[in-house]
Parts: sequence; structure tokens; C-alpha cells
Amino acid sequence: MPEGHTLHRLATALDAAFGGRVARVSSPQGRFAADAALLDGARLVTAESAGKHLFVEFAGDRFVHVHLGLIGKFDVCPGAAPMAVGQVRLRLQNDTSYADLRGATQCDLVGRVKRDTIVGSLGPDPLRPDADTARAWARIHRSDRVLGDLLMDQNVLAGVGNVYRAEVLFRHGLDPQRPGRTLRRGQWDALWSDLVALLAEGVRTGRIDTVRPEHTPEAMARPPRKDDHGGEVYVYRRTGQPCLVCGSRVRTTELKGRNLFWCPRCQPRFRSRAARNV
DNA sequence: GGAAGATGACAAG
DNA sequence: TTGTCCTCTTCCC
Repeated sequence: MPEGHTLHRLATALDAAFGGRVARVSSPQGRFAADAALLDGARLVTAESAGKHLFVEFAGDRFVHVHLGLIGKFDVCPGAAPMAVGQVRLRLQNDTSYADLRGATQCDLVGRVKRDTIVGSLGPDPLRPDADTARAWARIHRSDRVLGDLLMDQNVLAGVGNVYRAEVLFRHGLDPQRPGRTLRRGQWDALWSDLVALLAEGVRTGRIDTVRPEHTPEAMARPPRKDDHGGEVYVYRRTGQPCLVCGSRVRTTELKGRNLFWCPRCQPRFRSRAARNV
């Protein structure tokens, strides 16, 4: 379930379990074996996240760059490491904890320059207090691409994934197919501060909850969800179900290979002034 | 038991 | 745009 808040929590957990201590590093699956051998027995300095990227820093300006992709998992557990189950690409362990990485799209040993390049290419991360929101706005308000596309572009905005995209657009009544250049500054500012709050809440709870208190009874009354982002949402993966606010059926379509969810009434189709005057 | 699908991102054409 | 990779869970037969 990797969106920005997940990676942020993961970095914190890894830092708490391994930061400042010598770590055993291995690759039971073998695909990271050569690099693991180089790091084995080194001091793990810290772990940090940037958007959906994770960097585990080892002494000597060495970083394990991890991207979980769609299906990756990095489980941090207390106690002694059991026999590796499944495809464990990377395992960290010390006297008190172990952590297993599976299914990541990326697990590479990189230097500081490469690490800085990756971080520098990302858009502002709502979880970082020093995030430069103006950079994202500069990209968005000049773009012909639609909001649903822009919000998922990590070079525009770092850490937002499919769940937060769908939910934040719903919360602001914005049509996902609306071109970025038509967004007003005030709307963007509201969108950004909402993302800051939602992701911070996600970091705190480990779930994605976006339903406002006034709609919580409706959310609680519906059948339990099968997917595992953990929280209560308005539209994400609720295709065909009634909107918690207006009762319309939640709709879905594919946008650049990803599922996009929205409510046709709460997020009415955007029409430019020119189009309205025709 | 096996197919489908999933909170992502890349390269190739 | 399409194909590919990564792993695990859910759903259907």
C-alpha cells in the first residue's frame, strides 16, 4: 500500500529499529546479494523517505534506494529473523529486529550524488515542512494535462498515489479530467493544504481516511471493504456504489493505465468559459 | 487450482 | 500507447 505516508512510516520504523547500529545485510532471494555483501556489517546511519522513495543510509555515503512500486512490501519486525519465506530481496537484521523487503521495483545501492539527483527530480512532498508548493503550482497552472494525471506525476508532486488522488479531488469537488491550467490559485492552495493534512494523518494512523466526520455514519453503515488501504474513503474503489454525499453512483475510468474514481455529481464535468458560450 | 488485479514506474516503439 | 517487471491476495471455477 505504498503512498507517501507509508514510506514515511517505514523510514521511521527502520530508523528506530536499525538507525545508528551495525546491521547484518543479506539477500535470501539472491538478486541483491552482491550489494548486500558490501554492506553487511556496516553501520546503518538512518532511513529517510522522499515521496514514494526510501533511502537507507549506510556509513560511507552509501544508500540503499528502495521503491516499492505497486506491490512491494518492507516489513519491519521485532525479534530474531525466521527462515526467509517467499522472495525476500533484502533482509536487514540486528540483535533486536529484522526487516524483509519483497516485490520492490527498485532496490539499488547508490552514492550520495545519485541519491541527491533522485530527490532533486521529485516535486514537493506534502509531508515535508520545507516543501516548495510554488514549484508544483508552476507546473500545474501552465499544463494542458488533466488534474488526475498531474497529481500522480511524482515530478509534479511527490508522494500522492491513486487513493489520495481520487479522494482529494473528491473532497474539493474537482473534475479529475479538468486541465491543470484552468485551476485557480485559491483552489490549488486549498488542495495542497488538504494533502498536507491528509498525508500527515496517514502517517499518524497508518491508514488512509478521507471521509469527513459529517459523512462518517454513512461510511460506517456500508459493507466492509475487501481492499487493504485500511481507512474510510469517498470514491476510491467504490465503483457503482452510492456516493456518501449525494447518492449518485461512483464512476470509474482508466487514465494512463490507472483506475480513476469520481462522483459525477459532486465533481461535475468542467467546461471552460469558451465551451459554455458556444 | 489458476486467473486477475493491485496504492507504480520504466523502456521501447 | 503498450509491454514488462515485481509478489501476494482475492475471487471464480
